[in-house]
Amino acid sequence: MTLRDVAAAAGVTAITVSRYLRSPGQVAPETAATIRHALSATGYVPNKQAGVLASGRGSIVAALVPNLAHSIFAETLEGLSGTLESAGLELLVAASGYSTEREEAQIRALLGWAPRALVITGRHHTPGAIKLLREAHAGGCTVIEMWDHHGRGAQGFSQVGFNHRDAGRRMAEHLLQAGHRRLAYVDSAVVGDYRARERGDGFVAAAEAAGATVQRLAAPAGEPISAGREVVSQLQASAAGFANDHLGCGALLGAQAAGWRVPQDLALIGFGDFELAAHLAPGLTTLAPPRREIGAQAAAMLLAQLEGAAPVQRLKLDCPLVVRGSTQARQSKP
Amino acid sequence: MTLRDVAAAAGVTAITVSRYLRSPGQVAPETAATIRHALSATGYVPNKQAGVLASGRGSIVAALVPNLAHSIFAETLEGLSGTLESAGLELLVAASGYSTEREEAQIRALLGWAPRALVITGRHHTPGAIKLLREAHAGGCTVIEMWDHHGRGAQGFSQVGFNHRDAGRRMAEHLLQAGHRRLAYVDSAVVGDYRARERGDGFVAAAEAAGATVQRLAAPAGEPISAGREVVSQLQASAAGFANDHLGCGALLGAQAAGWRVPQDLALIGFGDFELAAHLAPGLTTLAPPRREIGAQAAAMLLAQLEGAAPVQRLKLDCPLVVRGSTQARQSKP
DNA sequence: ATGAAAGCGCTAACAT
DNA sequence: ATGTTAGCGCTTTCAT
Repeated sequence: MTLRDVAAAAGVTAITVSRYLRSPGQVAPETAATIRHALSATGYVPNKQAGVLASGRGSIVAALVPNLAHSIFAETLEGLSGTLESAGLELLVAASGYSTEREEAQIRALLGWAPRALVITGRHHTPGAIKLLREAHAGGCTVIEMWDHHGRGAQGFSQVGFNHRDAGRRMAEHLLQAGHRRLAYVDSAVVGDYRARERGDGFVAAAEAAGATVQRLAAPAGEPISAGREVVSQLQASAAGFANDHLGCGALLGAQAAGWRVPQDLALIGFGDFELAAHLAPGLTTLAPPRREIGAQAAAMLLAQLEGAAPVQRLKLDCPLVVRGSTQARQSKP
Repeated sequence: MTLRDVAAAAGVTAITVSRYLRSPGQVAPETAATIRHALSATGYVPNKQAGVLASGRGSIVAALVPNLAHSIFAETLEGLSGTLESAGLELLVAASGYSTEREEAQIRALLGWAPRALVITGRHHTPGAIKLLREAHAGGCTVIEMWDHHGRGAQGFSQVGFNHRDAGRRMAEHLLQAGHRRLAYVDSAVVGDYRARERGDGFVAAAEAAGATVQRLAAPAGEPISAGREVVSQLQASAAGFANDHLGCGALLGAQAAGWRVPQDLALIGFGDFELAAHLAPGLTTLAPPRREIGAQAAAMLLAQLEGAAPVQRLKLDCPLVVRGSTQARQSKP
């Protein structure tokens, strides 16, 4: 079924149907009615490849995240998707698995669809990827880095996110303010999660600046909640920060299983505000990144840029601290 | 940057470069080398719209899920994505929000990209959507319904999933086997989640068949864990099944807050095997749908059909029962 | 082993 | 208000 088939059925030529489809007001009311009939009679579905090729204007937005399954990025995608759909844009996705090499290959593949915008996670990419992104951007494709916000090291692309070093620093400061002097930070076992590493750097820097001791150690590989359980035995600190809430929750459960009181014997702070964190007893104190908002704001920025706004913008979002029982003993039982 | 630019740089014509790209063996080794240079010098990115239009063979697979954020569908997408990527296919996604009307509009939009396959959630669609799916299928687009498996009511499309009525029945039977005679089922507040409703039907039917009483009630609207907490007060049963684990976990917490012993005063069984369910104390007994496997198997089926396998296949997957403390008192503390 | 011609389905720019 | 012509960037024949 092509435009010409519909046109033939309506007794007009293809261009008239094409016009009707894009701006119905431009065809005579009578013709429009005939076309409407022909349209539904044939069950015509416009071929978008042809449309894009002819017009040069596509409707695809490509999004590249480390993974799809995790709520952190899934909610970001949902934020993106919701805003994009109302603007008639469509979402092509790929998951890099935290590998910048795969990311480069995927950028190349996605760019082949001539997307209106490319939304990518983080600011660290291979040189090849950066070259591709630059060329795409120069060619009019909006490029947005999300989940990060960083002056130095940015490649001149738009950003929507927050600073992870700051976030780590705030994790440590929360523990320091509670009087802890012996801290620990447990890194993610995920290779390539540089944002978790930056939070660790911030955490350690803040602890050292305050004259506290800091033990930094890597989580065992494997399922992160179990990893958190296991890592507890290595902790030589009165308070610990974790690369993410799964590790933190695991550690909380592990500490309790070992008979420690939380937060008296060990205070814990995670990152991510995962669902589990709120429902343990005590709850896990954490930083709550604006997962959905990152996606929604990236979409909003992208739409603004498509309408002519400045092609490079940087939006810093809040990543609020959520205090729960794992760091505050006085939080009484409800 | 087009093929002709690359060709010009290499001193050949476009078609030679095109051939090199698709089957490097068909061009002379010397020419190939020149082309390779030209390729990297120009940073050429092939335009896929043009390729698809000319060849009639695309590489897009479209996936339609109720939502992206929930782990249930996010993991399914990840299963799809992983298998597709290794076959060079790309994933276009849309979220219907459990609305079959939106679904129809999205099917229409997705079909415009002439996808190789359309993977859709569930077997209930609007008449218009079914017409579109039929036509697409007739036109060579693989259509797979996932997350469901049902002889009657199926529209002749491939399926990868399990039967939700059966699942509900097994939830009730687990409670019945523990000796409960007064059961309850709490429905999802999500309008359009017919699978949850079918599980409820199966649950109620099994309970009645066994001569037990069944109270069926709807969860309050709003955030599902809170809804589960609230619904506890309305329960007049010794054991309850829930449309999903969020409701079940909420109810477990609500029951404990009200001073009830679980499972002695109230036994609970959920559905979904959400992360939270395993980490409450006691854990929530639940049915564990093969979330990732549904995606992976849908992708495998799809690839097989693209290679000539039968165009309609139905694959029934297991949805195992995971027994935890919310239905079994004897489960001792580790 | 390489090239020339034609066309995929649509839309821009000009007619009329 | 509608039609004509040309061409988007690539791949398919069919030559050479």
